[in-house]
Amino acid sequence: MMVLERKERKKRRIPRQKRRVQVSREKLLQAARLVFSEKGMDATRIDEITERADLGKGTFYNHFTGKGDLIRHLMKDVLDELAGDLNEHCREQSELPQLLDAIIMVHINFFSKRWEDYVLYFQGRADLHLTHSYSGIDTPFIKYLETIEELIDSAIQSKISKAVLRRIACAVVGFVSGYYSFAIIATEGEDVDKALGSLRSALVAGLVKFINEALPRTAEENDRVVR
Amino acid sequence: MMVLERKERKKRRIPRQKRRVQVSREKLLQAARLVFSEKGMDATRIDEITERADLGKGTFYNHFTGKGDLIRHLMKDVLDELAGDLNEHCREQSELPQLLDAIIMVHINFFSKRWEDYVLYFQGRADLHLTHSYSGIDTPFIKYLETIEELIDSAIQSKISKAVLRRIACAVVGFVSGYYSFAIIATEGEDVDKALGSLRSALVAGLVKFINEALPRTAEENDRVVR
DNA sequence: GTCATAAGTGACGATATAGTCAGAAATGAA
DNA sequence: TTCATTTCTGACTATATCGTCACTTATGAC
Repeated sequence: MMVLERKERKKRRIPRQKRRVQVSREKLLQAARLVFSEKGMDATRIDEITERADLGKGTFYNHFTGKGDLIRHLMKDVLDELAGDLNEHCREQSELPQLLDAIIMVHINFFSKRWEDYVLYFQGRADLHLTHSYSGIDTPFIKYLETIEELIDSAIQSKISKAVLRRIACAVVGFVSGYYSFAIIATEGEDVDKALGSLRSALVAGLVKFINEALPRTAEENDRVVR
Repeated sequence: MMVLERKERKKRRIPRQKRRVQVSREKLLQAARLVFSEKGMDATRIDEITERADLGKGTFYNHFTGKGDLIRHLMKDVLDELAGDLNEHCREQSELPQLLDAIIMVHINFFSKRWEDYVLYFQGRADLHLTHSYSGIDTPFIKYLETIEELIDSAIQSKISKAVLRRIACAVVGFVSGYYSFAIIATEGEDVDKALGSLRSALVAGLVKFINEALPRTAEENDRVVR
């Protein structure tokens, strides 16, 4: 009896109703992504999102408490997924230059087919500068930064302070996003990889140089810190 | 008589009325700068600007046709002044590394005491990614880019295509703004210059490497392109 | 001082957007 | 099928913001 009931539950683990809710939610998030990338988060109105999602306005409030709530979820989703990709593809790189190159490549691959998410990411970064912004945006950004910090920390042998590590991670992120935003503007439709090959290696070289100089170390440690 | 009249005009070249208009206009622009840096351009309402400027709402429309108009003027002012600083302080640098370092320093010096303008600049860059943004924002950005292009063009001896030059300028701007945004986030109140010394040189090194590789040149030209 | 002109003002009507809620539609259990 | 429960809906109200305009104030010519 008990076993039978469990089997029943497993058979159709996700009932239609639950699925419907999920579908609506996804529609809303996806629609918001699109509209945000066209008009910006602030200028977007709720109606535009629900209309694009082909749902009634009330549905929006069934899923989110307001625009800020949706933005928080969206930002968290994007940054968590990006952090996931970073963990997946960069863990194996123990050499700093290769690691940095891998980090850059993950960003490029992640955003190259997801323009909306890139715009969201960039706008989120811009909003971090404001004193009155959407609350809660910073949390997923910090988590994302910490992911990069962990990767870099494990690639360098020397013990390093939290503050310096944060500084390095910010440099990486700042450069990568600046670099990527350039790539977007400069190369319209052309093959991004080719145009950016030398820039990527230049970026890695600059970052390695920076990290080496940022590391607190004595003379005799110099040769075993970074290759 | 004619001479006298001219003298009269010169004596009080700017009549009080004109000055009053200028003062109001400046008040509005300054207030907008402040509010924009707190809430972002989109989220800011006209009343907030006029209230901050301590002026009536109608005055705003005496000076600007709407928020977009004001934003255009603001963006143009900031970028023109930045371009002016670039021209003033970087003209004499004929060596590429020194030139790039000078360009970076101009940005740092320009923004370090003008937080509002930095936020504006960053938001403007973010808005360039949107399909429906404030119209006319791109023009001053292009002019600013062209200023950097001219500087770099005169520092490298080889003839270079407009497209490659634009790409290089975008790289410089992207890196510098990414770099600066990192600096802002990472160093709170600390002396920015010290913390960023090595990063600056790393950035210059990376950019020089990138530019060298981006230059179309034959083997025999290699040694006279960039020192 | 007087007056014509320019600039500033803020209450007001028009418009737009947010958030709600009573009813419609879908779902799933019996 | 029936019906209780969940989700969706979009018309509606309340609120917020815009842009205007009749009026006030400041300016400068005479």
